Amino acid sequence: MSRETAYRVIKRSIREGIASGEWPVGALLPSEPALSATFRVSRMTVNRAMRELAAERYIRRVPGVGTFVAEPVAQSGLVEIRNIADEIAARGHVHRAVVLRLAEAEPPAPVASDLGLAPGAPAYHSILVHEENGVPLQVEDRYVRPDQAPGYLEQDFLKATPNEFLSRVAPLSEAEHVVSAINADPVIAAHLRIRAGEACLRVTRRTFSGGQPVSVAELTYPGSRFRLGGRFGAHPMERDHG
Amino acid sequence: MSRETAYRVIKRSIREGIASGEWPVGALLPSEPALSATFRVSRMTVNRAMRELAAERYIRRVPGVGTFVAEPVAQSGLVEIRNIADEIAARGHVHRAVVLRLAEAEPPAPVASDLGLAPGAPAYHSILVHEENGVPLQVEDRYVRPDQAPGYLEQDFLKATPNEFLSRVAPLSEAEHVVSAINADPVIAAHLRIRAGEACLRVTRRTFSGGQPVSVAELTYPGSRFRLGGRFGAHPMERDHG
DNA sequence: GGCACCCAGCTGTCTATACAGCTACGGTAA
DNA sequence: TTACCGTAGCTGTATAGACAGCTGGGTGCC
Repeated sequence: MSRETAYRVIKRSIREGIASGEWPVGALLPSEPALSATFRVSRMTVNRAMRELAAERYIRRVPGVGTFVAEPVAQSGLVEIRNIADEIAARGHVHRAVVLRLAEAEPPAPVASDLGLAPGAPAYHSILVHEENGVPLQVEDRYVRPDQAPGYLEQDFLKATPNEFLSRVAPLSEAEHVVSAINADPVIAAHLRIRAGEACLRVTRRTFSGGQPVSVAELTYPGSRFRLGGRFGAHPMERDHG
Repeated sequence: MSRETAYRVIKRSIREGIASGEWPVGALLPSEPALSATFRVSRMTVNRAMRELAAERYIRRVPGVGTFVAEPVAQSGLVEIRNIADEIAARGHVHRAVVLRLAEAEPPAPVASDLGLAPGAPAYHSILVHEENGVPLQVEDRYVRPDQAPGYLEQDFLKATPNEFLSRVAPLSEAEHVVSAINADPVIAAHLRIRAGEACLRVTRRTFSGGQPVSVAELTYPGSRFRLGGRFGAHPMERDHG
């Protein structure tokens, strides 16, 4: 029997008070000194509880003013997208990449726009197929800003994935993802060795380094062999400890 | 000029030590008392820094043993999954739900297992189609633990979505998502008014309240009309305070 | 050698206190 | 009436000290 710790009791109590409607959205919650007296604990303990609730977006704190019930965003959730090599390595399998294309090319207009390039300006273009134990798992179609990653065309992507190279020369500061489902066209189907029309998961990833766009990648996975998973607490500060 | 606070200095220092390779993955970091002496601050201050770094997954802490550099997840990214009503409202469109089924039913074995129910135990089952401006956008097939949401069968889901009801009676503490791509079977196709075989995005969401499973939902979107998007910076724990 | 036990060291939590920066409010002076 | 300013109350941060639970290694006994 592990006794429930004081700061957790306070957190739960506040969450319940919000859920029950005792404190509606926007309501002013009791101050730290007040809660400290109510729960007979030190203010530091109350502070930890409230700080974590704020990080979890249950409440909003304003220095010099007070603590308020936040707009609920509870029902949103997250999915983690890992890079393909890690994904495969995590399963203890062998990763291999086949380079289908590696050249300078003029990106399609929307991609040029996403990269912040003028229409008609050249970019680096690569297409790879990533295999897990010899089975194709991802087609990676990527455009890269030349100024952000000189030497991209000289890389040996059998040794280090484009991801790894890019994260070395232009460390990732931010990433943007769009996930959609598409029916495989004949080309994708051939690369993934599936039937044309089979459902595929497509992740469009745009990465930034220091606020500058670096690359736009279209990652296509066979729906029959791949799923994106993620487990995320609403309580990022409580999720591990073991 | 706001001076940088001590715990932030420690956090940054540890992160830099990891990034520079001074402490490779798996390395044992200095203990709290050691860091406390190094930085000339109290152990509580070190503890806060380390606790937050652990929440941000830079390090892994093992009570009674020590603190270790965690596996890097730098190239991973996140996609946010919002609830359907918010999603549609955010676009300024009209949301409407059609209830296809609402009854007690015995869940399939994997679902029963996910819900922590004994095989053969009954659960509440609902199937809804969510429409955006009259166009079907999501089929929601959900099983709910009866003990966590009494009254589920009496709800009017035209007024409040199952999501909203559940978040009221069993506030969400954690969610687990798996995203995959499937070809629409004839039933799904009919509900979404698309052709059978068309690629669909499927999100399987399991929600928890206070560590207890509450519901398992299978959300199916037409690939041609829906994409999941998200933009996330690298340092989730430092994003608020304002 | 093998086993039980003890202890040093680590993280997790809590306390009582302190000071800084900020905001809102109210009183005072022009 | 208006402009100003002081103050009370709030959050944010930091400290030194304390105790608990846990783990791993070493010691000593059988």
